Amino acid sequence: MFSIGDLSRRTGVKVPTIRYYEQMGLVAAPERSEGNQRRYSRQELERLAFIRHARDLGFAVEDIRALIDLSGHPEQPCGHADKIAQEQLISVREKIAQLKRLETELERIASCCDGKTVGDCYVIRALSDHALCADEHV
Amino acid sequence: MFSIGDLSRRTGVKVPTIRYYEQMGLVAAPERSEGNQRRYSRQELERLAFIRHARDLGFAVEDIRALIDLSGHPEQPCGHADKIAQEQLISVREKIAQLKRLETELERIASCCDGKTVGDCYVIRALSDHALCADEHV
DNA sequence: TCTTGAAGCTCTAGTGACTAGAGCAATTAC
DNA sequence: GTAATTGCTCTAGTCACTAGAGCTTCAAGA
Repeated sequence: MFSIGDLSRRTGVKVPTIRYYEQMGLVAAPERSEGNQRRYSRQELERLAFIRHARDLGFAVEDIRALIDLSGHPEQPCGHADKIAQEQLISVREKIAQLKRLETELERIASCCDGKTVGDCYVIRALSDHALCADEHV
Repeated sequence: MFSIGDLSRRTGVKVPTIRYYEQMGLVAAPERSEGNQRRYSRQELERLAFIRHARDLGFAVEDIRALIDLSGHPEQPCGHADKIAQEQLISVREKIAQLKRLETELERIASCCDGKTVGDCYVIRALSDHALCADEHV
């Protein structure tokens, strides 16, 4: 049996976050010691590692909940799990595209500034005047 | 003079968000009509456009507050504004790098799945077993 | 001038995914 | 046995908004 601190060290999930996941119903409430402390089995360790892994990949807690439900029904078709992963991939790609546009704009803003004072600082002027932008970035 | 709705249409900032910015002190409390409705000047329109622009570029509200303070002191050296923009650029680049790692991992996970049921779904297995990952992605 | 419907007002509470802190109790290592 | 560490619950805070209730004001047409 693992204490909550053991679990935290083994999965990299912080102790308060584990308790938070329990509150949210992502992990089940575990057994307790005589002194009311949480005691986890290996199975619970594995589930938390699963959650950690999915969070690292940017899945929302609701997606993870769905994936956990699915993994509890191994006989079902896996189209749903596939769909969740595909959607996550699309959303990650969209975020990358958006951030790249910002990167371009920021490079232009931050590198052109050769003003000595705020009065002729390109950063401030670029933010004040959208017309200075090379293209739309919304 | 502009009503809050006019301001919203012209800047693309939603009405409740404008009121929120006022509460946060990002924009000053404007004049009021006899019936207690907000009435904005062109200057206030421009400040809100500045804020919108900076938010679009991913600047945090605290950064924007600093940039606004700076733009009110045009005689000061602009190193600080430059620094804020540079840091924002670095942070955007870090986010892009992280998301690209996730993209690679998700591509692998979501494309390899040829299982018919959850029991042999690669998505679920990949999330359950970190050892299936090509490399670390934390 | 009256009416109606859109737009405005304040206030509270909710979102997601945690994080921080207070004030205790239990466990563990020496 | 005792001291340090770890654990417990509970409340409240983070960021940047967003939603809703219940009310008032404004602008345009009849």
